[in-house]
Amino acid sequence: MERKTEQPRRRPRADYLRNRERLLTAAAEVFRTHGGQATLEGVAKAAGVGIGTLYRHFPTREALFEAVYRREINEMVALAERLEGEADPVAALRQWVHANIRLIATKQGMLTALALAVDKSSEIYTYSYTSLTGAIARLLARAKEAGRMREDVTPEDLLLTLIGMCLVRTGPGFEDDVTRLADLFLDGLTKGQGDSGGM
Amino acid sequence: MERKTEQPRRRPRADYLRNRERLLTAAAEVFRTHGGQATLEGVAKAAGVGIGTLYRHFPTREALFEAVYRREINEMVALAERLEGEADPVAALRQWVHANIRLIATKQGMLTALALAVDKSSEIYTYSYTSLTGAIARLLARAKEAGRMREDVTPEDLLLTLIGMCLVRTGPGFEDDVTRLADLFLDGLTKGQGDSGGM
Amino acid sequence: MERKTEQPRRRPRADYLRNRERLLTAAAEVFRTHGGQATLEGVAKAAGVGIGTLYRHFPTREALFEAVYRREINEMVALAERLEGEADPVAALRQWVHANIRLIATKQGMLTALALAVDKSSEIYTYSYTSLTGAIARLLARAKEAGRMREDVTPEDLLLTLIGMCLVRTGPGFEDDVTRLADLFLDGLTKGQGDSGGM
Amino acid sequence: MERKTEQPRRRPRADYLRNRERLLTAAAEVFRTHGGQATLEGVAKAAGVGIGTLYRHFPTREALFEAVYRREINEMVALAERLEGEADPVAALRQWVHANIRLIATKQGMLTALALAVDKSSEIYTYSYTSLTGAIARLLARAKEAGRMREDVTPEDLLLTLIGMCLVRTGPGFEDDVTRLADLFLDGLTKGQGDSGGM
DNA sequence: CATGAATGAGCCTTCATTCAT
DNA sequence: GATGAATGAAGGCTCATTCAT
Repeated sequence: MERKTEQPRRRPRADYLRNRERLLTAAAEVFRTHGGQATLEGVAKAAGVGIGTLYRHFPTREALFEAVYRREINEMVALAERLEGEADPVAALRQWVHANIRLIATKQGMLTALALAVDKSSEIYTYSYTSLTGAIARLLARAKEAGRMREDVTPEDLLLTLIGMCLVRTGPGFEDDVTRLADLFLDGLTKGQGDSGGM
Repeated sequence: MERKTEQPRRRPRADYLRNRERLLTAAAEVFRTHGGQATLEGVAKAAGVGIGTLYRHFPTREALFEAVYRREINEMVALAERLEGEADPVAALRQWVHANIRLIATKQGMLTALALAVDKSSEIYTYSYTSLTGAIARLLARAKEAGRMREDVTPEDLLLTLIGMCLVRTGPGFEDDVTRLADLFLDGLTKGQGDSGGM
Repeated sequence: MERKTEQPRRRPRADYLRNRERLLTAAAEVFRTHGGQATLEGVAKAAGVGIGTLYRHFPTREALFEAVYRREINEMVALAERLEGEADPVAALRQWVHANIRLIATKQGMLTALALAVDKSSEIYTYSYTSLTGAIARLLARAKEAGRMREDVTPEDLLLTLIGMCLVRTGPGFEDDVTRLADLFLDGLTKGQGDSGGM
Repeated sequence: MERKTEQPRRRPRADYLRNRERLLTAAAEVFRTHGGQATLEGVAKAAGVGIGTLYRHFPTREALFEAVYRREINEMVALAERLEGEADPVAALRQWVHANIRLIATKQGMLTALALAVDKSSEIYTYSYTSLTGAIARLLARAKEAGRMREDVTPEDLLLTLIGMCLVRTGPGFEDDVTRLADLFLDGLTKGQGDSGGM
């Protein structure tokens, strides 16, 4: 008498969806301000729902974390994809970095909290790492083909450095500070044309 | 209610000092392995003393944290001072970075835990930031004077990038990974002589 | 606000009845395996209906409990009625005891769970106690009339002893163990003819 | 640096012992009145200590349960041992049964709660079962040797029947009711002399 | 009527901190 | 001064019950 698994299950109730949305938004905000050890009670309250509702949607703290995280990551990946068409490969790379910093800046702290709280061996970590690395890899390959980038730089190098730079910066001025830092780093890796680098 | 006057307070009992020492060592180890949310009971047990004793030495969790942190920072500063005599200023800088990575590697996780747990506006944060920045500033100044370093690089840039790079890396291979990353960064900032950089 | 008059309320929808049936069956099974603290959500799921439906049928946890209990009791009473025609009164008694043990054995745990969960002063307790006592009383009376049974034995004695023996036994071998125990008890109360008793 | 395990550890603090005592007493009382699902919070309050203290003494619900249970069992075993000297073996047996009922009566409900709450496969169950069975076995053996007891009766039969009879009875009149029931049972098993049995 | 999401009271458990020994 | 027991606030989680769809 079980419903066939493949059967497109009835669309979820409107309030279910609305609450899920609220919870994710609230969680992002709360994690951003209180860090990864924020209380779930607090998240529920911020979302304006009961604690039981939170648990129904995300049966473990990890589950909520993961859902929030996944959202953020997807934005960053989408960003990279949008830039693959860019003519100048180095410029594309730099743009992606800048755009990313801007993105991260808008949700100051959120990413930091997540990056630190997430278990390095969890599925979500692997997912995000792979997604982002893949996104950068394509931009990077084009820059190397054009002979404009040190050959020994890997996508991981870029990703980790960028994230690292974001992690140590906080507060107002974040975007400018990190952008300058990142440019400093990129300058050292690239050469030619429109690069802002130089001494 | 002030204690008499300026009278140098009686030298503490030997076991008092020994306990303090044990506590700091144990705390560093426990925080390293269990992260910043390790329990104080656990620290006390690791140190082989009662929880009451821990509290006598460090009346609050924060106080213990700060004491441990301060120790680590001091090591890093001492490292920089030792390198001020080095002939080649760029080499000195690179050496400091390498040595620091090595130092951090030996206490893997410790720094991360601390960086996370410490309140950005706390006294200890200011202290450590100032100490380290000062230490680097002197090394950096010499490199600039020798014309071997981009003029627009600040000590903060160096410090924060280094720390950021350490934060995103964990586990085995830490030291090599971060060293490569840091070298990549330094290459981009410097020019001339013994630099490992190039394309 | 009373519903019209004495008008026989419309016969319930077929699915309503089917759901009620399913719920009772599922509940008996779930209580049997999980004990009296099983969750209602679990019962609903086992019955293949929503929790809301369960509540429509049994507006409180107690109500469900009672309905399940009542069913079990009725089976035991029916058993006794079927044996009233039996020629040998002592044999009839013994048969009822054996049959009861068999019945209880088939739903191992169920009775225990119920016995535990039911409030001794509740209506259902009175009901079941009265029903069963009455059932035994008739069998017992005939045995006494035939001079085959100690005069000072009451129906309650029999009932409670039987239940007690069932409560302390669990797991495989239940039926044989309890049957032997019960026979031991009956032997002591009866005399004459086909009695299995003796020394 | 670990303290040698065999070393007679310093006598526990007075308040530690006092609290442990209070907790056990309170727990027995609370379990008796509220059954095995009573809240630990309630037990702590009844004992007049904080919930944390309860947890320090009994880190799990099971642990508390076990400690309470073990106490009760030990009393029953001690009872049996005291009766081994009795001249008439059947009388000794009957006395033990009576005494036990009296004992159980004084803590009405306690045993029931325990018997039902305890996991049949737990260590404490085995312990109590073995202890009690052993105690009865010795009394029973003497009665059989004297030819005053059915040979096919085991200590388990006696124990389980007794417990079963206690489980189904509650409230005032408990002691008299159960005693009558138990005598009825014993009468059937024994013969000769001072036995109260007969028809 | 059926459904299943929402709610929140209430229990469990941990741990920083205090305090008696 | 050292010790470790006591405390209780606070967060985690479950589940009976209500209510929107």
